[in-house]
Amino acid sequence: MSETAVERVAQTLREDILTGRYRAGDRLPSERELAERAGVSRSAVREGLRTLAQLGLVEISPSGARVGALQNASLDIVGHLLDLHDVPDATLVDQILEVHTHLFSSCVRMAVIRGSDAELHAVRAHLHAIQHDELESSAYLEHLHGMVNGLVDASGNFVLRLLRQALKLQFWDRLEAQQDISVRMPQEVLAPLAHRLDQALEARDATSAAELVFELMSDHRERVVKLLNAEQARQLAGRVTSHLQHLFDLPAAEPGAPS
Amino acid sequence: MSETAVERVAQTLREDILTGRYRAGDRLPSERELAERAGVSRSAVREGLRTLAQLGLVEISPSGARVGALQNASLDIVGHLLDLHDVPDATLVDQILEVHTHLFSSCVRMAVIRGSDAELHAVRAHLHAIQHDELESSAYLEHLHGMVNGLVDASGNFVLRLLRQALKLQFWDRLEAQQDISVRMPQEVLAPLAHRLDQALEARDATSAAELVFELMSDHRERVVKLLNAEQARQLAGRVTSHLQHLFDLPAAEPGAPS
DNA sequence: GGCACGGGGTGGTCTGACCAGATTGGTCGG
DNA sequence: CCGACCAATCTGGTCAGACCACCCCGTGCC
Repeated sequence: MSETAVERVAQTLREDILTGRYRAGDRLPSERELAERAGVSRSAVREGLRTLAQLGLVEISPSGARVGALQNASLDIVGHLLDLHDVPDATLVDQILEVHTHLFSSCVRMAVIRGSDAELHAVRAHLHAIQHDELESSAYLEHLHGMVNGLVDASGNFVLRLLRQALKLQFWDRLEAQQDISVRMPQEVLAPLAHRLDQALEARDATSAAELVFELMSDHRERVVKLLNAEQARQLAGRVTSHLQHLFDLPAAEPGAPS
Repeated sequence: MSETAVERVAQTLREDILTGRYRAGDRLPSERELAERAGVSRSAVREGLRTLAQLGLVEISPSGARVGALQNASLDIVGHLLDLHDVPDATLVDQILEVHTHLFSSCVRMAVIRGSDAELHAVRAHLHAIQHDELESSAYLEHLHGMVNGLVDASGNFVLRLLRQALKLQFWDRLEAQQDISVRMPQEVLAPLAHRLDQALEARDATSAAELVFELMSDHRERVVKLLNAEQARQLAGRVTSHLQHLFDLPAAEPGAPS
């Protein structure tokens, strides 16, 4: 309603593709037909299709638009996948967090090895702040994200920064918007790890720091996934299968050019 | 020339933004003015802007389009950054490969821990094939990519697959199109590492496998960057500064809302 | 049966128009 | 002199309708 017409078109098609209603390789209806169906002009449809094409969800060719394989789409579809259902798909979240864990464990390694003293000091300041239990949730998150941003800064890797930002925008901000999913770790778990991490940062012990972050994020991941699974099970009355099953079992058969 | 009008518009604006001609926060000219300048219709400009907005390069608001911060853009801009100059920016390539190295080292760990015997066997088959020196370059690359794809399959992580695909499409395919950049490792370096990796995969020794892949990819990374630096230095008559310097030294100062 | 030829359908582009909301600049009242 | 208000103007959002080049497919001719 409130959205713009092209957003409506894009969202409808996007959901149809992401949920598997259109399957990879299918030919989309023509722009004229889509326009008529949605009750909008062809320009609106075209702009919507453009965004989907940029996401890698459709491929527009002079003979018509075809649905692309989800596995070849942009990383940016992750956010839209999470939006498909009221409660984010637990399996997908688990996989996001897994990548996140490994990636930022490596990030810490780079930061410790290459970061300047000032950068590491800024990270440690955020780390100290996090351990204050009285913090409001918003301040807690602010310091948490500040610390990660600081680590990415210290790593000096622009690609890593893009990845961090993509994951933050698509994942964290979405998850934090749902208050029923508490992502805050209990202090008795956080404190000892944080303390050791602080020491590792001070001593510039890259391996220890990376392992500690890995541990920390793995624990966090377990908590989030457990909570999501419970939530999902409640909503679906026990059905725990992933909504997005079609993503995970892929034939992956993709020969080169047909003879 | 041969391109479509909206692609021309998008490319022009994209390059202007990526090279820093437009800086973050700047307001773009109005659609009507852009259309007049480029000699195309407003519809073409609008579609071009849509793609840039989807890339996170511009933010379109009812009052006008503003340039976004590059660090908040989609990961998909990496490919366009590489396209900016004849020879890809060595610093950027180095950072891409660094992320790549860490990511797929972790990927191997997941694959070894969770992959099925069949999946690991497929990976090893590609690994064996790579070691045949007589292979043509295309077959070599096919097996190399087949192996990585197999690892991603074995890891069972969809997000990882998206990342792999994004990096492959944006980075590898581009680099391999430039024959002057030999990305093939000498057999005397590859063979011993590959042999040990094969053993680690067979024994399902995750840590060893991850370390070996890390080593392998680090070596590869060094070679590529060294080659690119040389190439860049030749073309620029000794000037080795990165074209994309504006990406790497960021103030990163981004407070919340202005008072 | 094979091949050339249309015709209908597709995306790509343009024109010109209207709307609602934001911006802006000037005017008027304090 | 300053602030509030208001109207002209500009912006993006949308639409209808038209034309083009191209591709695909079916028909009919050879």
